Amino acid sequence: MSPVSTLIYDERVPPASTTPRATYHHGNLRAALVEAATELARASGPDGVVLREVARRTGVSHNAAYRHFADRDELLGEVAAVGGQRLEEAMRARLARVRAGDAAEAARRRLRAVGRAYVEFALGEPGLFETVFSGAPPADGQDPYRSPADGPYGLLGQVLDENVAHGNVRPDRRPGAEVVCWAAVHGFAGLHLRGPLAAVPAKERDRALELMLDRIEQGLG
Amino acid sequence: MSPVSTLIYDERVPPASTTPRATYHHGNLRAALVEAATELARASGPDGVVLREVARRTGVSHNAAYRHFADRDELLGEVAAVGGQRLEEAMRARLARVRAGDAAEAARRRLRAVGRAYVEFALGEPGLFETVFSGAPPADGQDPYRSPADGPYGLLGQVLDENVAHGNVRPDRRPGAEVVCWAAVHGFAGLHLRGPLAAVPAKERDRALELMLDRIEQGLG
DNA sequence: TGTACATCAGTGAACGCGCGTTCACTGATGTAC
DNA sequence: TGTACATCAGTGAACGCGCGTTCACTGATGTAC
Repeated sequence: MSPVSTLIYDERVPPASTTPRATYHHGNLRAALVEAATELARASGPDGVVLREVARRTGVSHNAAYRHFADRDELLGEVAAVGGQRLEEAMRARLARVRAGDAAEAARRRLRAVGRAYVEFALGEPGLFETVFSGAPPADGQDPYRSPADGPYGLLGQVLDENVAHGNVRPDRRPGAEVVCWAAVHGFAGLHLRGPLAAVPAKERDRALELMLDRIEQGLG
Repeated sequence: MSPVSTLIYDERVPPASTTPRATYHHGNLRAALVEAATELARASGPDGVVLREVARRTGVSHNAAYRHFADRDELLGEVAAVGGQRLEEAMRARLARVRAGDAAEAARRRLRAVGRAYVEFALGEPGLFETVFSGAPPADGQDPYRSPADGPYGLLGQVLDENVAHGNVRPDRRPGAEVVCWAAVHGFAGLHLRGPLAAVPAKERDRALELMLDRIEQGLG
């Protein structure tokens, strides 16, 4: 899996807005716009992705974007796709850190790692996380529900399968298990992000997460 | 528990915007504004609560609202409070429909009823549901996390306690159980409301919900 | 009982804001002959 | 190798929009004397 940065930080893109472009043509405006928009989303969520500001930061007139995107929604969809990729990377990164060893135990830990990564990403990148789920239709088949093989959803499914294989998840409880896990971490993140649990101290929140992961394990096993 | 309608549809409030007010003074403008704002939230979510539109619908000049609310946020907070009340009502209504009988079985059913009511409310009143969780600070101690005795959160806690008492929930799994249940239904709702599972057919969605409630029960018991 | 007056609840005009999108344009690029 | 020309990628000005909020005001109400 190539890191998003390969896509975004294209070498043809000058260090946006620091120096004016030398040439009339930008070189890779589309990618530069998506990058600027992503930064805005990180800072202020989907509503922060303002076309004119994106153009300003990219050092380009405010309607140049219309050469590359039909409208603001299409750009936002692109940002959502980037967000989804980063979420997946975060999950894979955490998975990679799970020590091997007893296979069943490792599978168990991997399921927890996926859940923690999800919550961690949501709390660490709230703007991007919100943008991913802001209802903008996915730009290019990035719909996690429709891409079973990879993407966050597919990754979760794989880890669940592992856990069935190693006896951690009962086969009869496997159907629908994605939704169970996903809903739990998604709701946990939402409640602590903007919801009524936003004021809960981090330590207490982390403890609550571990308890929740315990219950999920027990509910599936 | 008095229904919200008592608060909102005050008899002193004329049938807003159909006929012009007879008197210069409105009579109960505050309540009328909250009502109009609630309708806008129902229709279009928190962003739909536009001060000038609220005033228009109430048949009053667009800045009359400033006699009753410091700013738009305060009005929005009021709407969120109404939403929280309606959510609680929805839960209580579903609880009331659970047949008595075997006490342990009834408690089990009551826990499921609470969860179903939550999801049902979220999917049935998406705009209001979103407004409740839109991050506007609760208007008057309506913060569900801070009101353990009643409110949706308190209600859930009571039902969980019942289930401990009847042996459906293991006492050592009681701590943090509110968050587990809440996160699950909250996330389930979010994923199916605006999230990537929005396109899932209702029938399949309902089946997934039942499966999730099964897993929660098994995780706690 | 009447009246002056403070207080409250509305009004109407205006300010300043920044947005998304469209239009007719111009500069740069690459390619066919 | 040079040149005409189509095509593409940007520009700058303008449109239309509606918002939240503030200002100085006026009409209505209730109360003290």
